Amino acid sequence: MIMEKGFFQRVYDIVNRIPYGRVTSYGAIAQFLGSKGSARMVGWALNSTKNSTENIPAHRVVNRNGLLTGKRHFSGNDMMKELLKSEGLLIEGDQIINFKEKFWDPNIEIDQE
DNA sequence: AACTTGACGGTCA
DNA sequence: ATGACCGCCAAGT
Repeated sequence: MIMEKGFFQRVYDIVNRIPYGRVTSYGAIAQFLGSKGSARMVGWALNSTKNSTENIPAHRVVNRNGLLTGKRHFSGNDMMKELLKSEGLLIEGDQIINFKEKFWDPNIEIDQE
C-alpha cells in the first residue's frame, strides 16, 4: 500500500523549505499543492503546527499582500514581526515593506520532486 | 447530519 | 483604492 502524505505534512514540508530571510504566501503553498488545497486549508494546517514538536518556521508564511495576518497565533503581541525583522525583513505596522523582493515562490523554486 | 468558522484569494461594484 | 461576496474544505459544535 502506498501511504499518501497527509495534507498537514505536505504543508510542513514546504514551509520547512522556506529559506531563512524569505517569505511566501498561503496561496502560493495552496497552489503548489494543487486542487487538494485552498489557501484557507494552509492556514488551518499551520494552526496545528503549535501542537507539533517540530520547529516549523510558520512565521515565514503571510498573506498575498505581505501582511502578517497570522500574528495573533504566535505568543506575545509581535512575536511574528520580531522573528521576521530579525531575519532582515522590513516591516511597518504589520506590513512587510520589501515583500516582493523577499518573496519565495515554491511553484518556482521547487519544480518537482 | 447540518451549520459555522477560519493563519486566504480572486472578482466585482 | 476600499469593501462586499463567494469558493475553498476540514474541524468543531
